[in-house]
Amino acid sequence: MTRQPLNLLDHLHQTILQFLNPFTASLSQARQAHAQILKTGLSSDTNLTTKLLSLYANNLCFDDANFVLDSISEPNLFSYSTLIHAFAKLNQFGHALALFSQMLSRGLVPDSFLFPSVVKACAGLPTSKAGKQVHAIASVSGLASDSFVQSSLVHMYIKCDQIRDARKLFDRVPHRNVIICSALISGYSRRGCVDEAMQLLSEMRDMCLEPNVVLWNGMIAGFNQSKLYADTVAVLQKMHSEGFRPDGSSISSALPAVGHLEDLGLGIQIHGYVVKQGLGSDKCVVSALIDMYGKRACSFEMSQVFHEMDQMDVGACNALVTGLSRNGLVDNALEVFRQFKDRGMELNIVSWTSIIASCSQNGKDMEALELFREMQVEGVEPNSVTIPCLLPACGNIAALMHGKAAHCFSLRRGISNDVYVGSSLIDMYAKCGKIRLSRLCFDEMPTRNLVCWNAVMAGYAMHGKANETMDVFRLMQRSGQKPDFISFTCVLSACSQKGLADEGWYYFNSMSKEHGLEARVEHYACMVTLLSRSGKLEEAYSMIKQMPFEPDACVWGALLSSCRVHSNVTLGKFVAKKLFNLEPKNPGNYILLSNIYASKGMWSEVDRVRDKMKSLGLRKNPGCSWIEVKNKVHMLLAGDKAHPQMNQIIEKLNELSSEMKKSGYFPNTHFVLQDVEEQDKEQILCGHSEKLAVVLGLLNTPPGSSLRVIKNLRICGDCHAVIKFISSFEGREISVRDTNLFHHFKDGVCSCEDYW
DNA sequence: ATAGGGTTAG
Repeated sequence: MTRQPLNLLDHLHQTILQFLNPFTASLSQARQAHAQILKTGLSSDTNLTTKLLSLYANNLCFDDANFVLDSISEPNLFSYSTLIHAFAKLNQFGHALALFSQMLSRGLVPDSFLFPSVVKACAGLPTSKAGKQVHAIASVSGLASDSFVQSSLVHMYIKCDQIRDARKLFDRVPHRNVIICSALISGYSRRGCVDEAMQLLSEMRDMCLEPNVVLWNGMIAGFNQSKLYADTVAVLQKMHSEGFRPDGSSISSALPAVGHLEDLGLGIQIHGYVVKQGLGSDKCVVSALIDMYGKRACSFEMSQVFHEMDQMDVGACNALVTGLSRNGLVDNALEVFRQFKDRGMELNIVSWTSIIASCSQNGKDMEALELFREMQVEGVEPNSVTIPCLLPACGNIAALMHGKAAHCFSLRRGISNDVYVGSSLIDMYAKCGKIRLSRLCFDEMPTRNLVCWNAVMAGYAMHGKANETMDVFRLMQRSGQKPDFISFTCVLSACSQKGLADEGWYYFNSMSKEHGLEARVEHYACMVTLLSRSGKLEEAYSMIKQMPFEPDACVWGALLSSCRVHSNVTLGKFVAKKLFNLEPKNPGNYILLSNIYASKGMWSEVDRVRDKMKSLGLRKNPGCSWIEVKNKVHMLLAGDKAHPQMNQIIEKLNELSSEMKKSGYFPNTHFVLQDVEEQDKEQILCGHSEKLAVVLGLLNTPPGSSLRVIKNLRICGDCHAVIKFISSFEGREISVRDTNLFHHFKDGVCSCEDYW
């Protein structure tokens, strides 16, 4: 390389320095400067190379940074520190730690300034393993007594869920300052340890340490995160009463809690404070206000805050979408989402996840799947929140392929161990009829919480697998996980489906005796089902009379269903009357009653019920089934004429029905409401959506492959018989999920053993 | 050059 004349080199040096100004330099300028440095042989100028390193690091150009580092003949502590500080600040923990270990292997000794950044990188990892090692290195270097190092270590232990290690370290620190106390208090708050947090706060007084705003805010945010809403608000008020002025941070972490409490007055008061303190231009505060009003069902105030914003903000838009959806206005949520998108607003992962959640929570499952696709087309990557928002939509309409795709995505992205992702996978597979895959997901989870246990039990219950449900229940207890009222709902409903009266009573009684849980209305509903299904209608009724609270529609509904199964007109009439009072607008109850009459041939009573429905403006909810064929979900309505393959379906159905008649089957026309000619009744039965869906599946899948159908109402007895026949005649495994149970048909037999 | 805090999605 030729040496340049000195004056020119000086000039170049100046130019390069300008290019490397950390405040103004762009990435392309950094690259130009890098090229110049290489050309002019200035690589040994540590001033230049360090600036270059820092620029590359701040632009997340790891390869370039490493290249520069390698080109330095003898990188020193300063070169490494520059990079490690930058990466730690930008949450690039892996890179920061890789550089740290490289640095150590070169024999360089870290100083007390470097440790906090390294520890911060360790805090971003899921376990404290690396953090403990760094702690040990700091100790042997004699730097563990530095207050910066200590507080970063406390923070690391807390982030890695090792609060006892954090406390152990804290107790050994002789001179505590506000920062280290604040780190520990925030840790306690985040874990819901209210007493410990409060205790430490008062101990600070003894140490003559005054809490500051950051400390208060850490507590507020922590309690809010622990869902201790009352405590969250209490801290905000305590802070205020002790003369500290809550800032935007305090307000935005307290408002979510205010929304959860039923104290709209406090919310309005805080809104007033925001206006008075001029916090109204703080984006987080505005989003939090919208969220609070949304949670408290104040659609008007919510929109008002939104429209009074002086600058558009994605966070506020997202809060508005969720707020609308919370108040039953999904269509409006979809509309505003579209508007934001069309106006070129930069939608983020929260925006997409919010709208997907709105859809899957409000019966717009197909829309949720479509939005998930659209989101990926737009280049937005799903995360560990998006997946649990999407999966219920897959489960609702048994879109197994979509669910599996989401599962694969989770495995690839390493988020499948997340308890939310895991429990939503368990639920999705169960609802798609894949109970073994559901169990597999459960078995493979490294950590489980109550929701996971409940999800797998609910799955087994839904599949009528009472023994498995009880097995898991026992396993849960042995693992030390305490059951909650949902766990008992799962076990009891499993027992009720199989008519296991002894087991049902055992679990029902053990709730209060052994677990200190009072039976809720849903547990009584399970017991009513259990008793009444097996024909003990009177016993079920007396159970209702003995309930310690007013029976609700679920309880009476359970009894009415059994009256239908056992064709009990007298009790059915009585129960239906109760239900008409409790939920006058639910057509299902009228249908059940008229079915009871119809099963006894009491056609004039059937007409009376139907006339009453008509006069109330009620219509039978249309039967609707879903089936996934070749990755596409088809929706079929009862008597559907719109489906393009309908002629083929009818043809196939007729073919099947003549085959059935040959083998001695007669359509069970009791399941038809109307008093019509037998011939017509048969036609009406033919139109039931579950049959249409099964036949659509037969026509479009290879022989022998299995079919999965989801129905929005209970499966009718005739369809049950027909699908049993189809399963053996066509040699298919068919599963049909109705509102409360899975029916697995195989070789002419159903898993429910005709008890449902 | 180094340490503690915020909104909107489950």
